[in-house]
Amino acid sequence: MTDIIEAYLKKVLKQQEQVEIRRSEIAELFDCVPSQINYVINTRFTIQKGYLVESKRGGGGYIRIIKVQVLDESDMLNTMIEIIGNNISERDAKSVVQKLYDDKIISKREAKLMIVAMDKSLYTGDRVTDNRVRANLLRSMLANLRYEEPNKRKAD
Amino acid sequence: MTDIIEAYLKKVLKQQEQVEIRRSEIAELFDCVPSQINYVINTRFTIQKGYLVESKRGGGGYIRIIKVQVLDESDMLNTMIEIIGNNISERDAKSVVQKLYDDKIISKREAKLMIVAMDKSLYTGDRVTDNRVRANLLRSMLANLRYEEPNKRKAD
DNA sequence: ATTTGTTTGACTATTTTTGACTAATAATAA
DNA sequence: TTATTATTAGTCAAAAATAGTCAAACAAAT
Repeated sequence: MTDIIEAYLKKVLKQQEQVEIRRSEIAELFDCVPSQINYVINTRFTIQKGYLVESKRGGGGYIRIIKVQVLDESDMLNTMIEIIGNNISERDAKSVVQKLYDDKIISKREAKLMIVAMDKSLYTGDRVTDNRVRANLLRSMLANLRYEEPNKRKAD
Repeated sequence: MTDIIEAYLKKVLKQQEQVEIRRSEIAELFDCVPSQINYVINTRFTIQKGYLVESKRGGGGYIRIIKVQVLDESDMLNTMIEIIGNNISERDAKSVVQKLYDDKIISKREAKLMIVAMDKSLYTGDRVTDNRVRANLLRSMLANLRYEEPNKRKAD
């Protein structure tokens, strides 16, 4: 169900840079409880994946999903480094890497290298420590890409 | 039983490069316990045999088996993985990466990514822990370079 | 007899679904 | 204007729906 709603919203977002919905309407359309929509948004339209969400309650309320657009590569990397901050979960970290790949800032091989390095099983086992170390690693890797000479190996 | 399930999955994989199953369904189909499926996968669809396995739990969960191509440099990478073992210093780790670059197994960008990830300053500060985590990271990254996924068409 | 491989099931981990309760805003009444 | 009510959306935790782990029991091979 989550996947279906996600696909529906992404399809709309392919043609428009933002989409505005009424939560109860979408819930009715897909025959699910309204809070399911929140779940979809919280797990699939995060800032790490490149989306911003605004909403308003009360009469005429809405939920608006906006595709964030960044100007260039260096801008994108800086933005991502900020988003990462001092801690990041495995899931969010993988979303960040996936986003960089989708936007052709890194190659598939680079993406895979980075994604395996985000895996929880490699760290200490203490969640707080791990999230901090993971953020350190990811920020360093992204910062490194920023100062790189023009990409010779074309992103596939 | 293991052989039968293995044969079934391999037959499907002969026609498709990947197969996605629901664990409980396959268990029911062959009238065995669900964890039998894990046994089959763990013993017959390992990365050494050229298979990659992904899965998701929860509603709409699945197990996906993907046939991958093992690359020529696989043997060398395996040797290096063994040498790394459970602990490695920053200096030795960087030498390993440098060797991969010299041998043209990784690109310059990949090398730089990996080298920054080996840096002591990113870890916990406890030398023993750090050497272990670093070894985990490096081994995982090398393991990932051993194979290549087939090009899969993206459904839109 | 010993070792190696397989089957089973209890327990754990993860992700999604659901619904009761809460919060915010708009519309309306006083 | 202010208070009240209606109309949204948000939060959170429990329940449900998956898959994973591990070790004991069992079977097969040496």
